[in-house]
Amino acid sequence: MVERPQLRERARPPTERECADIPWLKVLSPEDRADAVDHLMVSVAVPGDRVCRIGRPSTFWFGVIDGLLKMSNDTSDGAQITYTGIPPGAWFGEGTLLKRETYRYNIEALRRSTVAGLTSDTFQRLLDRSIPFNRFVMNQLNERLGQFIAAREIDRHNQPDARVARNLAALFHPVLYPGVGDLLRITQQELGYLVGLSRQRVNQALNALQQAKLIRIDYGGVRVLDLDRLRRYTPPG
DNA sequence: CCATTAAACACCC
DNA sequence: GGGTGTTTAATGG
Repeated sequence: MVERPQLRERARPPTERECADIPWLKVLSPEDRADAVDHLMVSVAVPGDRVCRIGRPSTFWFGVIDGLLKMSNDTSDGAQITYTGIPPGAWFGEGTLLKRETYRYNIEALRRSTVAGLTSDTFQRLLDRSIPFNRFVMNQLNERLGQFIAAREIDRHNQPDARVARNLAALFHPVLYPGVGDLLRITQQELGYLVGLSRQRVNQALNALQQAKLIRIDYGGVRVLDLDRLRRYTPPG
């Protein structure tokens, strides 16, 4: 799955438990589901590992079983543009697979992560056979479009607290990231990386959001209390 | 000025 | 050991 063999663990079939957390498996017929599981592989990526790289042919549809990835792009001057974090439950890369193109962004592990991959052939086969699968993919694309439109709005307001709030809310998206639930495992360091702020400033923002009773700061993570208001947060004043 | 951040430190899980 | 809270000095709009 991960194209570069820097893995701690070789790719292996998914466990029952892991399959239970893959949302689109539930919509498939028993036959299609069996076919899919047969062509699912799971591996572990350590921090810095690239799950996919720009320019590589698309060979898998990827899903995050556990951990945290980030989607980024390299600019001409060597800097990185981070687009979004990818938390547990996310499935991505379907756009590239649909167009049968090469990947247009890098996906890198921020922490030790368990990543699943469905072979491109099987992905295409499911598209041909299964209407529920098509519906799932279509819904996924639609929800993600909403995410990116929201991301543009985030960049407009450069109020740090609001940016942290909106970015957090995006990561708690229940459809795109069903594995997150109401407790997102993310360090303040990682969040700073994704939002583009320092660790202290993220901590300051989190405390403001906690004071507003929108989240609760947990050790090594954030618990959402009111997702709707978190999404709409504006700083007092 | 004021906000932000890097660096350094002391806790604590 | 790593994540977190905090202080201090440097930086930049």
